[in-house]
Amino acid sequence: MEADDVLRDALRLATDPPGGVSVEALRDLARTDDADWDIATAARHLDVSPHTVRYYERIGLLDIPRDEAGHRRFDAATVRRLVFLIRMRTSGMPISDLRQYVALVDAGASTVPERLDLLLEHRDTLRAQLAQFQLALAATEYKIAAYTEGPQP
Amino acid sequence: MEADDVLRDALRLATDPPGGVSVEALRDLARTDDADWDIATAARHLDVSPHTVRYYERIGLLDIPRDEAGHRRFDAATVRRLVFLIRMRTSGMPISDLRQYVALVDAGASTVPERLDLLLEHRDTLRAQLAQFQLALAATEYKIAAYTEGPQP
DNA sequence: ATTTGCGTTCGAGCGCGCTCACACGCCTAG
DNA sequence: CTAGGCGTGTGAGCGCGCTCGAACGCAAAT
Repeated sequence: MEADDVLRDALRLATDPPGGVSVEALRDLARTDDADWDIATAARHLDVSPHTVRYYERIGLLDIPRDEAGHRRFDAATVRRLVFLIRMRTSGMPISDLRQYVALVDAGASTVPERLDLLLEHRDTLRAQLAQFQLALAATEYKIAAYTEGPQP
Repeated sequence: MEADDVLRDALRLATDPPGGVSVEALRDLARTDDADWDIATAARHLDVSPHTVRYYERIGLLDIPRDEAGHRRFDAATVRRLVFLIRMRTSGMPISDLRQYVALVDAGASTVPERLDLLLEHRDTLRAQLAQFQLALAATEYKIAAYTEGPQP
């Protein structure tokens, strides 16, 4: 196998995601599942700990409705907001930025331009990071290929 | 614009990286630039702080050759190893894993299978994270589109 | 009636990955 | 000769993002 082929191969593997991002998954962001979950269920579905959810509420990232007993209930809107927050966190947005964004949302419609700025900036960050990850994946694939194909150069 | 179109658009934008990962960039991993840098130069080129470089050496991630004065000199091989380390770190591999990998390398050729395992595992992690990032980017693009296109639904 | 289990708040603790401060050494320019 | 600038090692400090512990409340099951 030629060195160039190995490189191109690694690159291809790096660029094509294996699972693939489906439009369905995207639509999950827009669609409202009707949910009415307790914190354990919500946390399980969103793959975080209940601790984390409470923490997010504590630091003001979202308000979560309560039942008569004072227990948190997760309706569709709350779940959507939480998904957004977790997705942003997972993709490396610092909590300080999230607080800022949330504050803008709370401040009303007049802050839309500022929110847009934040989102555009984050988009650029994400793109850059995505490129970094693709490089890292390519490098990993390359090393794997080197280990499997030709132990001796 | 139809909602589906917005979704597909966001998805496309999310999946196509803007900068693009070039084969050239990849080749940087394989090619040996002949370098003989001091720590400041190396750190500048690799976009980390000298502190970080010293820290990586301190915790045993790599050995860096010294000149007569005891100052670190960064030759091509050292730079390549450092690039690898930084790339792995940037892509979220914990330092503990890097230490493990490095230990295996130091332990000689017999550890190749174990290294391969580590790499394969990291590849899977990277792919999963890549998918997460693409979702996050798609979500961000979607919100941006929502803010720019139709302020009122 | 009490145990089990899940929920609550609040403050404190922790692990990671740097990042810095300090005291010192070597080389070069003025 | 001395001052500036860059290097060195080492221990301590820090910011982030959880994560945990303790003390407590409520409700269903035994």
